Amino acid sequence: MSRLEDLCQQRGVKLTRPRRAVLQVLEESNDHPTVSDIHRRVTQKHHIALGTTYRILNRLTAEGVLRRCVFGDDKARYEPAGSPHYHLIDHDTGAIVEVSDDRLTALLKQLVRGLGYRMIACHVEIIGEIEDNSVRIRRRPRGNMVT
Amino acid sequence: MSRLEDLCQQRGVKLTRPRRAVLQVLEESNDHPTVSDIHRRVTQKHHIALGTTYRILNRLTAEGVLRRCVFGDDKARYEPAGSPHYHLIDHDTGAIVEVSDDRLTALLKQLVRGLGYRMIACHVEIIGEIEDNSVRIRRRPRGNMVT
DNA sequence: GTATATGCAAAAGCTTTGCGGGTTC
DNA sequence: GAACCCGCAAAGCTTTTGCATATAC
Repeated sequence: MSRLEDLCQQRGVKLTRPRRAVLQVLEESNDHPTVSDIHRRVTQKHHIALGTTYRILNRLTAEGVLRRCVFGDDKARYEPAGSPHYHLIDHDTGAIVEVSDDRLTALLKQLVRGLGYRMIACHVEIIGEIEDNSVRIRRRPRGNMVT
Repeated sequence: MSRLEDLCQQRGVKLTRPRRAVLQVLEESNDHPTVSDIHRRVTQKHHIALGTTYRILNRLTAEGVLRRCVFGDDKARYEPAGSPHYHLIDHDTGAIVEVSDDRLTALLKQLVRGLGYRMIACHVEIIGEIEDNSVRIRRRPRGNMVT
């Protein structure tokens, strides 16, 4: 039983075949797949309706098993829920680098506490380009970019 | 001539009537209106097609005159571009608090530099709830919430 | 056995786009 | 005057939903 399946059981989420399949895809993915990415990947081995995929992702996000993120292209993307981490997006390639930093987490918490709030969750998305003194090559046309 | 109109001229963006109207609405708004909010507000004084509103917002965002942000309800929202600042979202009311903090900005820059990148832009969205030892009252049903 | 999830297909947003006519600089 | 922008309406996507059937526990 995988970590995410475990989490589901703890939350009282029934483990059905389509749910297991979605979870497996997300556990095997290192990128941040969109709904149709996930649906496409699941469909390679199992049959699953697109609508069901949406319902599963919504449910599992609500239960805290998954995390939804939206980058510059406005499509929902998913990843397994876990410790706080942040996304650095390469402006030229669209690559997503995951960043963990305790100082940042601490600073964010301190900041909102100063405003009288307690932090429940946060999303940090940094758009950057490679710092390079030599000639810079554009690796991908601007249109497809995740900004 | 307003600040944003100035910016447009600098970028070579023609100042038409619909564009001026959209800019004025955004200059007068303290919240983060969605496209249809903006369209509705503009329409109170001028006629403007919804499609045109989308085109204008896309263009002005691409030119760096406006900034697009997407919160938990997955609708595009807009604000005038300006110095880096962050959004604290009240989990219970959906209220959006703007936060500016130089330490946070500095830390983010330092972080990405450590990874070999230069920061171009960033979006920070913190979801929080009021830190309150007395009984907490839920001020808004969960469904409409901006998370 | 019961509550809950799925499949299917339709519908409901939100956003983009093609085209002819109008406007800005 | 040339380039660019707008209104309109249609089309494209993504996401949600109703209903009958199937499944997990």
